[in-house]
Amino acid sequence: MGSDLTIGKVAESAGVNVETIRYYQRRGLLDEPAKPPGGYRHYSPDMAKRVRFIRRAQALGFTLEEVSGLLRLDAASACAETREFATHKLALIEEKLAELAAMREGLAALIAKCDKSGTQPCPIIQVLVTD
Amino acid sequence: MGSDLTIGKVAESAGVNVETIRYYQRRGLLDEPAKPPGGYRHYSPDMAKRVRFIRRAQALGFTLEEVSGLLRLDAASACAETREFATHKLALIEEKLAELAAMREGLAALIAKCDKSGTQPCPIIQVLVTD
DNA sequence: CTAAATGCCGTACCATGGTACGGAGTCAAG
DNA sequence: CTTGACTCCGTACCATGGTACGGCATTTAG
Repeated sequence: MGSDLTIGKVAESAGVNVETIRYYQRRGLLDEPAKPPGGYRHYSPDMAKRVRFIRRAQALGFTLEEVSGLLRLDAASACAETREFATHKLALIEEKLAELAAMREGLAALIAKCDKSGTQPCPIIQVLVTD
Repeated sequence: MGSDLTIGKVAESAGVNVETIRYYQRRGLLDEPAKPPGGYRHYSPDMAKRVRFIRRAQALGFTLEEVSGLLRLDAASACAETREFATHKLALIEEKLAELAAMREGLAALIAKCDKSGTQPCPIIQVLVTD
């Protein structure tokens, strides 16, 4: 098998920086293969897969801390817990979504007001300044 | 007028930590009143107002860096520029909103799959693991 | 008048998610 | 067999938005 990668190959194949791999190792998200006496460490393609796992989980809104959790659940084949975790995370995302939507409404309203006003004084600044 | 506050009063009235006020001063978002020789600095209620301005702007999704920009525009009474700035920021917020919504859909779909599956193997982990 | 509460100031530290650097050592192509 | 690219490792640094600490000065309430 051509299944022996260097850290650089792993990084490339996962689309991340080599330093990021090292960082994940330091964080305990990836383990570091044993170092052959005086040589380069050998990585299996699974390592790259795991890095992609991490990136996908991040894209779903999980922090690295939470990804650690997911990886532990994975190792434990704990589906029910994983589902619970995901559900909880979903709730958090809904919250953030609501907050962001509120921001959008607030800003959009200000801009609309700005469009209508005779321009002075600036309604955006006015609202921010007003208690 | 009862309009002479200490930094602590400003902080309290704006609902922030005293250290936060100092931090804003260091960032140049607030200026530091002159120090009366060997005494406490005097703050006007406008200072508290300005802090609230900052917090409101943050709540609308502006970073402190951007708030600096807003404050400069305010000082310059530059309504058109402010509006442009806000419009730009709105676009960024829409982007984030779309990303978050995508996360939500992704997660929700996984959880739904999880609900239906016979539970093994965990579909959430499966999707994350799969390339 | 005195003691507790604040203010002042500089500096250090926190979390989060990395990136950068420097001096070795090692590997692979020409 | 040399040279350039890559790895290893520790450590330092980046942005962002603050929080905490310690020692001293000042203010204010009792």
